Amino acid sequence: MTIESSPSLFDIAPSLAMEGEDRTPLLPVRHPNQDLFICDVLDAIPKDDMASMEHPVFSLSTKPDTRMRRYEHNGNIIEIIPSGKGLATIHDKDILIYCISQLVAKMNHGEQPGRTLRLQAYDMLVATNRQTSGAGYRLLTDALTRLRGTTVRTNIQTGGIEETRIFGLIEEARITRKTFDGRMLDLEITLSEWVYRSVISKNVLTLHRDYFRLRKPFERRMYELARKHCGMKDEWKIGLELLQKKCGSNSPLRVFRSLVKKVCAHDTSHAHFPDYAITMADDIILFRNRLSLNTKADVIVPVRDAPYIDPETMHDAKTVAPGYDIYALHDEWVSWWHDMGKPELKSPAGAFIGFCKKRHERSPIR
DNA sequence: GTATAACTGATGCTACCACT
DNA sequence: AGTGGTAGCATCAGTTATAC
Repeated sequence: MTIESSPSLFDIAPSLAMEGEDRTPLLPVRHPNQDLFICDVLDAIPKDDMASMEHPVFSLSTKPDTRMRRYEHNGNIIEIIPSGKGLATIHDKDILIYCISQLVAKMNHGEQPGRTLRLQAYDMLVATNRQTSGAGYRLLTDALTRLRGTTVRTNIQTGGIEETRIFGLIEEARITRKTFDGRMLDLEITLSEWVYRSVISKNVLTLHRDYFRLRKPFERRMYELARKHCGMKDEWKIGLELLQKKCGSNSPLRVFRSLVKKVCAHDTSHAHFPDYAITMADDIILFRNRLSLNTKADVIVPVRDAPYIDPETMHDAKTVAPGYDIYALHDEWVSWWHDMGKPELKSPAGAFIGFCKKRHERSPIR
C-alpha cells in the first residue's frame, strides 16, 4: 500500500454545530491544520497475505474488554491478548496515530527518526481533540497502560519454518511530571518495532481532519475501513456481517445493524461522515466518495480529474504558505487548472508548490 | 495557557422485554 | 423459537466554574 493524498471536504461536510434533537454531533475542532496519518499496524507483518486482511486490534467498547481475539488464515494465526486493564480502545489509538504522524512529519523533513518520541502531553491532547483537564491526563496514562499491555502474537510460516512473534503496541512510555506547580507533562513513548517499521516503510494513510471529531468508536473504524478500501475510488460496498467482523464489534448483528442504520440516517441528513457518504440497503453498506458525488458540481472537482499531489508535497505546501489551509489552496489550484483547460503538467507537485508560494508572497497570513 | 473538580450527557454492549 | 427493541451498566467525553 502506498500513501494517498487526502482531499479536503470541508465544503461538503461542514462542521456541524449543536442542533436540534437528532444528532450525533461532531466534536468541536480544537486544533486545526494538523496532518494526521494512520498505519494499519497489521500491515507491517512481513511475508504473508494476512497483512492485506484487516483484523480489529482495538476495542470499540467503553468497558474494559478482556477477551482474547484469535484470527486464523491459511495456517497463520494472529492473537490479540489484552492485559488486565483491557484491550486498547480505538481512543487509545489516537495516541498511536499522533506518534505516527510525528514520525511521518520528521521523515518528510528528511530526517531518519528513531523509535522513541519525546512529546508534550498537552500538544498530544490538543492534537487528538481531547480535553486538557486532569481527567484528560489520567485517561492518557490509562490509555498508555492499555497500549503497553495489549499483546499481539503471530506465527508466520514461510518455507517450512515457523516464526512466532510476541509484542505490544508500544514498547515503553515514560511520563515526567513537574509536581511543584502541577504543570507541564513530558511524555516519552517508544513505539514497538512493528509499528515503527510500518511507518518507516510508509504503510500509512492520511486521515481526514474530522476523524478525531467522530465520536462513535465504530464510526471511526468504519472510516478507517472506507479510507483503506474505498480510497480514491468512487464507491465501495460491504456486507453488514463482514463489516461487523472488520469493525470488531461484539454486539449481536441486529444491534449492530441498528447502530449502522443510525449512522447512515444521520449521514444522509447531515453529511457528517468525512470523505464518504454512507447508505445501507438490504444489509449492504455502500460508501460513496463525496468527491465523485458531484453534489456541488460547480464547486467540487472530481478528484480523478486532478493532477496527483502526494502527501509530502501537501506538507511542503504548508511550509511555503504558512497559515493557509492547504486543502483549500489545493481545491483552488485544481479549479484554476481546470480553468486553464487542464494543461499537461511536467511536475504537478512543483506547479502546486509554486502556486502556494505565489499566494503566500502576495498575501501572507500573519 | 495550563490544570482541577463537579457535573451532564453519550457510548457499546448486555440482559431483558414484548411481539410474532 | 425466533426477532427486534431498549433500559441499564460501566465508562468515557464535554461543559462550566475556578485558580494561578
